[in-house]
Amino acid sequence: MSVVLRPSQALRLWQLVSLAEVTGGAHDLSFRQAAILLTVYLDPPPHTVRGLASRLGVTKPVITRALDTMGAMKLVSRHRDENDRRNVLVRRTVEGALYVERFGDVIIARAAELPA
Amino acid sequence: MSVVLRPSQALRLWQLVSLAEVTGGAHDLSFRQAAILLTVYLDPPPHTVRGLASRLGVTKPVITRALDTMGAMKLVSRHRDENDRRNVLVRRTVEGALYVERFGDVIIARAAELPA
DNA sequence: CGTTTTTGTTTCGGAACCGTATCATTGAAG
DNA sequence: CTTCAATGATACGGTTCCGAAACAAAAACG
Repeated sequence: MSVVLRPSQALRLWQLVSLAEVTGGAHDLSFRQAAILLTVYLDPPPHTVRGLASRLGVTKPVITRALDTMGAMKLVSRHRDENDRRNVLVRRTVEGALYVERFGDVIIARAAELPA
Repeated sequence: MSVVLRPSQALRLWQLVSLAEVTGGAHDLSFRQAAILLTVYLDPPPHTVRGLASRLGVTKPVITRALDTMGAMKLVSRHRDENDRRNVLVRRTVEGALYVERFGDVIIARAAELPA
């Protein structure tokens, strides 16, 4: 039990971070896209389409399309698995790492400003 | 400075909450929609299209469309302002209040589980 | 009155995304 | 070699959303 939040703090934190992302002109990610992006960046590789679909409880086309979009945003990249060429491995990018890092900073900053 | 988070905790929290929303079959809101919804529920009324557009730094049609969608989801409702009939007042709904309350519980639960 | 300003909605072409179903490629099994 | 299974992408019809522009309704102003 390391991080303790009250209801008003939890919701206010989410509001302030969301507002910061919107007004900051960042990518307008959905919950699904955010879940995919952060899973790729926080969980140990390898990440496959099937694995991500299973982790999120959605169908494979959902992942394929999200990777299309976030690939165009340069947030992730796709590569064939040379050991089993049926697999596609989802990997991090420099731009994606910068985006995630900056996003973490936004969360921390807004959390620090929350009223007690 | 009431809530202190380290970078890995901040990002992990966002991942776990996003995953919980996706796997839980909840609405797949975008940052914009979340910012609108939480602003309506956390900031004092009245909320107008113009005010929300200004708060988020987006154009009015963006708000109109988001209200269309979230209205269909029963998360918010629209009413004419009888004092100034040019205004549309965005109000909370029972379903929306339940959704927001449950969402806050998800954040708190995931925050409590974060490794120190 | 008529004109101007304010507010919110609608329209336009184009892009993203949905769920379901199907397809292409690859690997495994007989 | 020939099925069969697994993986990911694609096709389909439909919805949502985009920014920019035009629009309708209501209020304010003269």
